[in-house]
Amino acid sequence: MSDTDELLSIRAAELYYEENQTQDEIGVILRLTRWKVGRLLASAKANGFIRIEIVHPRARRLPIERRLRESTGLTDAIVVSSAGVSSEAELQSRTAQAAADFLAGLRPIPRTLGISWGRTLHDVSVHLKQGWAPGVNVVQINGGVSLNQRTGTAASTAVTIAHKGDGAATLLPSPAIFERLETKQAMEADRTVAGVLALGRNAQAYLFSAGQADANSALVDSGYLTVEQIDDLVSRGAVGDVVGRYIDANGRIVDAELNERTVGIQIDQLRRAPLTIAVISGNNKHAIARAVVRNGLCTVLVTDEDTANALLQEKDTP
Amino acid sequence: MSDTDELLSIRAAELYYEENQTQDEIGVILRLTRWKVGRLLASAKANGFIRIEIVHPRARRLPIERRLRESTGLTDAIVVSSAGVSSEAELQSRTAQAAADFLAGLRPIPRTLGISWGRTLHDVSVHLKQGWAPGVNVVQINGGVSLNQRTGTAASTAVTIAHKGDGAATLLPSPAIFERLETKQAMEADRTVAGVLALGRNAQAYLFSAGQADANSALVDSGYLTVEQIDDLVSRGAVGDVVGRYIDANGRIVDAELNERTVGIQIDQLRRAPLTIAVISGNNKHAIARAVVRNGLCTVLVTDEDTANALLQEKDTP
DNA sequence: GGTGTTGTTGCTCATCTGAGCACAATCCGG
DNA sequence: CCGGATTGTGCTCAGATGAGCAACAACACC
Repeated sequence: MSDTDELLSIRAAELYYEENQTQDEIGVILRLTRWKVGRLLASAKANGFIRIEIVHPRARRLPIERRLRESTGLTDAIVVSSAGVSSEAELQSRTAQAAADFLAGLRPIPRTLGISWGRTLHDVSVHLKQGWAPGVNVVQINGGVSLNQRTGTAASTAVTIAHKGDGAATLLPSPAIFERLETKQAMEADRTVAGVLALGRNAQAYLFSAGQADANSALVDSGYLTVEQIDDLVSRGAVGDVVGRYIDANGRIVDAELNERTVGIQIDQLRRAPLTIAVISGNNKHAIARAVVRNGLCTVLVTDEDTANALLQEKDTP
Repeated sequence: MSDTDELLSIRAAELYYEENQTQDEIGVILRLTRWKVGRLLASAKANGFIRIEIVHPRARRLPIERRLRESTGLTDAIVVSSAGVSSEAELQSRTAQAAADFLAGLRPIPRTLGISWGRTLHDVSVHLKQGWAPGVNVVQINGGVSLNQRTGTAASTAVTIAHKGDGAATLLPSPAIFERLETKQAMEADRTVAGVLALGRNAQAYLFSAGQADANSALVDSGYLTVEQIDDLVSRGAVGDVVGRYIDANGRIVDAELNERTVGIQIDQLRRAPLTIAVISGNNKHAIARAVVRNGLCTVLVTDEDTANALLQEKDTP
């Protein structure tokens, strides 16, 4: 397109989008036919000079969702817009809200929902609306936080999600990671615990988040791992954890021994499930999101625009 | 509007603006009539959820221009968009370009154009296109910079503007400010100088910029004033200078004695002229822009979006 | 319960707009 | 200089959209 046409297209766009003139009126002003004006406007759009943004906490980015679905094997992707967000916390809240919306819109309503725990899932539970899934059974799929001050967070997440669905929560009364393998095996042998684990393995849907492998991990906060252990895992390729288990970029368990001492559903069981919803948001979670999506650990991803774009970008550069 | 309608309007907007669906199709998806969808989209716009931006160096903000014209006595206002600018320099370049465009579009073409000098006007001269005003006479209206390294800038601005209009430049061969009043008066008595000044007083149009009163002023750079003198002027209410003369927020000369020693057109003559174009852009020039506009020192203002908004804001809060 | 008021809904109709097409202008190799 | 290819232009026509209106529901007030 010629240089003067480009300028004209900008003038036309100003009149069209900012002054709400019709293409006819613009034609009179710029001494063009209305068809020419239409073409100029189309070219302004095509050249990316017109940027349309939906600024709202509940706004999603459908084109990005579609591209994500197409370029990965995801059956569904929910991408919240980051337009107008001022803090990371706000973005995570938006993502949690979107996850809650998605859950509430699930048809058929899952009878049994397996969930992990963490700040993200707690947020989701808060944003869920009352009566979202009549009679749902919520079951914890990995060992809970209970060593120090955050006692009860994991339980409260499960209970809240269940209550808001007028259903029941089944808690997994176990630490996340045992120090000794024998203790863990003894625990798993317990009838009650075994029952909960079996229930978790047979859930119809799973909802979980993931953590980046760094010193701020919830597993460190809760005292199950030390910062040094995390550093060691990172040096061996770990990018983050899913249901308490650390994986590398290829979705493989980083430390088999540690994995053995971890209570809860196995990564492979997650991989085989027909409906697994991952909620991962935040600028520091791009790597773990990538590992989860690339390796089929979830069938549905709920995330933010920036994380989604990061996922798409690396797809484009093989 | 109800809460659920707000959410629906966002869903509709996503489908309409991001997925290019028709209102009809959206109606099918959201189980609404197409009229309802139209109304939802209208309400999304009305609520400001839809933000349309024209991202282009030459983009202007017509609604802001209109509001400026209405709320001030300006006959015209040119406001360049700051969408997508990364640096102050880029914004000033855009503004200069817009000023050049405005000049080139002036009808009737002014026979005599009085101009001041400075970085801004130099930029304007660079952006002007060849042959913008066949036969224009450009005349300097205030004393030029010539004390140190920047020698020639003022002259080159005038000459460039004249040459690109296939016309002639008349330079004012005088310092901006004299140390002694007597010297200035002697200079003005000179036939040549008096002729140039008279030509300047009778120009059909004026083009000038303005400087904020601070240590970076071009008058300090050029050695006419010291930082201490500026500080003194500021303490007496000066907000900036126009054609070398310092004015306060009410458009009044701050230092009558200094003003007497300044060579060039008087503020009042500018005020009385039928066409005076001020080019003022930059975050630090809001105060001087306000003084110029509020006190009728220009009939046309070329500025950037942020400055324009600053002007409008204070109008709203009486 | 009657009734005026306010806000919503579905609709008609006029207008606006984009796709597709025929024709004109321009470019380019012979 | 000419014929063909390519690009740009104006138009028809059908589909998309917004303004305005009548019907209707919701609600407060008498």
